[in-house]
Amino acid sequence: MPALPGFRDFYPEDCARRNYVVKTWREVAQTYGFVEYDGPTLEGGDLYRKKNEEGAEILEQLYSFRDRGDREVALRPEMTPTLARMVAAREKHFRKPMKWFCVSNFFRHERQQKGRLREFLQFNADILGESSPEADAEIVALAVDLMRGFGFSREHFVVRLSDRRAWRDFLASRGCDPSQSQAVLACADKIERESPEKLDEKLAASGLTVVDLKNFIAAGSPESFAPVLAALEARGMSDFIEPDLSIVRGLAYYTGVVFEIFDRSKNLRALAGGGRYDNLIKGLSDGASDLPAIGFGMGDVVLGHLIDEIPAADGKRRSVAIPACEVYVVVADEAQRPNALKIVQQLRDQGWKTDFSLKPAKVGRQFQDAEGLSARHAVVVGAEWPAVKLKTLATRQEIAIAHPELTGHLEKLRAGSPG
RNA sequence: GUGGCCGUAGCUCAAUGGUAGAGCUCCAGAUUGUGGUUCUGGCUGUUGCGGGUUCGAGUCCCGUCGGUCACCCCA
Repeated sequence: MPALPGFRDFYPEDCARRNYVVKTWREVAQTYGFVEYDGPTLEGGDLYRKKNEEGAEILEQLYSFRDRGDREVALRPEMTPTLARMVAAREKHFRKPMKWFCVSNFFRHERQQKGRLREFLQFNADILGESSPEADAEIVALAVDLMRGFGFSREHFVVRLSDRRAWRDFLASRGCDPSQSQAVLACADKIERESPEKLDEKLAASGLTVVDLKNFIAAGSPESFAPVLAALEARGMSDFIEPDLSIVRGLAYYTGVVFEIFDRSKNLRALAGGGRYDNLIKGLSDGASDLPAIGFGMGDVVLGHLIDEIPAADGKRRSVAIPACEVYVVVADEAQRPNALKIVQQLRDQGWKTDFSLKPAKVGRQFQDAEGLSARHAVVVGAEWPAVKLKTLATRQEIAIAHPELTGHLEKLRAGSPG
């Protein structure tokens, strides 16, 4: 009986991978001064209805049901509504700008495919209460440094940076009705994938053509996000950034800078995406709170695929793997098992990852177990008690010492060995 | 919701229409205190399920379920 479609079992190896990703997200976000928050997995269904009444798609992909109190509830498909709710409730308690991040699981009921599951982990970071380009740059820089934190470099990924204001100004200059702007942006988003004829059809009401859009994208029109680029350049991140107006993102609520991160080989879908949404908090909180905001999300699924693909990233993940066992205590003489247990407990008290055989076993077998656990050291407790043997498995070097000296010797070995 | 591909042991996969196999993993051993190698033995199957064709179906046909990839969509 397998897990439900789009849901994952996390065997120890999978858990280790997940923990590595989460740990990296946290550590990098904290170097930027972001603080962690979280909300409930289950929310009231109206929280998501409020935001996107016309878009029926989100409601179809919502895991929603009635709970035992006949309350309409839903598993969170994203973090922003929860964030808006939390911020609106206590906005006055926090000094601005607020730099918040979270690592949470999300649920979307859709057909699974590569890089898309029904439950996934996502890192979200937002800066609230600051509308300057510096804030935009800070968010983009965090995204870049997250990727670098996983061992990716400029040949592996690129941040494609755009700005909704550039589009808004362009549309206004062409006398395009604001009601058409969403449709035009949707076409811009599809400009690589759909036929020009079809796109021209969709663009008819706006008075624009595919050629118009392509010319605008080609021109670049970087004025509106030039300050962001300057701030990123000052951080030495220019190599990671590619201005690209064809990035518009599907969401209607973005108001300024928008960006997505792609792998250079373009084998995968976007690794991260986000943008500025200065009106959303106000809308979601019914006016209770009005804060400019910019944020982005990075999911664990596509990221995991890219780590698998890129040796530098995969190697980094391996290099920080946490061993399951550092010291394996061999019970060479069952009569000494109580003393062996004493040693085991002593080692554990001092923080050594320590394991041993739970049942009588031949010494050879116990060493095999130690190998299987990738233990660094073995301690042989046998007839020579109160002396024990300390063996370093990789070098096969073994010394006999009195057991009270054991932990001291181990500390010396730990200090002397890398990693 | 639409379409392509794939369903055989725990995993990766074989098997001209003719007795369902291999490798890996796992478990247990190889003259009583030292290793991931080696050797020996062992476990696991309604070949996704249901029909049909045939003397005979893992194999061919139909249906169905599941998986996967892509489209749609992407909060």
